[in-house]
Amino acid sequence: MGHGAATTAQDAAARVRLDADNVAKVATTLQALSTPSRLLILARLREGPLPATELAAEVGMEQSACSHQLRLLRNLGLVVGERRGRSVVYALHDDHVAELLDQAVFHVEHLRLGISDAAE
Amino acid sequence: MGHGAATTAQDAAARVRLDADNVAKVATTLQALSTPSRLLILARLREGPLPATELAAEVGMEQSACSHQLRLLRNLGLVVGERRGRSVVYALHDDHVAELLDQAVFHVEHLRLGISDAAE
DNA sequence: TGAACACATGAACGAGTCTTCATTTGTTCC
DNA sequence: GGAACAAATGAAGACTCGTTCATGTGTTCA
Repeated sequence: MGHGAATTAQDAAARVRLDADNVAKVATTLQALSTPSRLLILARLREGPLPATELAAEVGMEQSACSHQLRLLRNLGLVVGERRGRSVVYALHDDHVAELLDQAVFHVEHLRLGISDAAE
Repeated sequence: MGHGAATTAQDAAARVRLDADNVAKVATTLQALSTPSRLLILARLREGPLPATELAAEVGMEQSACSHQLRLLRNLGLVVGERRGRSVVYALHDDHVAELLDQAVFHVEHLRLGISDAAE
């Protein structure tokens, strides 16, 4: 909190522009937030940077599985990893990532959600 | 635009709460936004209600495929469908859906995205 | 009732996803 | 150099997902 970008975001976000170009990028990025494992990883990183092993332990994942997801998030530019000794400390790349997370969680929590999601 | 809920959202969203209960719900809902087809559907509905057939035509989908996705979105409580004569008019369920869409598109657009998403 | 339109549904196929197991690369310290 | 720790990687398997094709349900109008 405490940065003027939020107000700008509110205004600009009022106009949804989904060209054929954007839609793929938006979909791909949102897919990174559509898994419990990655969601937990990002939520944990939102509270501060963390070495990969600690991160995996805190979200209850195996080291390998966590590393695979971290690579995906890294390739999408959502997180960054920096070597510190023999550890690699991961962190959210942007403030946009943090805000995107916040907004997503907030709005989803306040949605009147249908109960059946396995109705396929 | 022009509804006071936005400010409240900004404040509350600052605190990310991802319990084991929430995380599945958030992930499932965000997954509904992680596909070009559904993203186009929702973006179209954001501009106003539309009969299913017109909707399918505007987003360039087959009727069947669109109907399948609409059922998914309906089951998640993101859209609602109301019979009007022989048509079923679809619309976004909530204002939260519209705002979630806006915020997602805005933040993703402003992310410094990595270029490689097929780096697996 | 029957034809035509609007939408929903089921089955099935190809493609993508996430995890696990085993291995490899990189770093520190003796 | 060699042992131990930290992280990345590749392959494989089970699973999920989104589309298409064919058919079924519901509504309007003659």
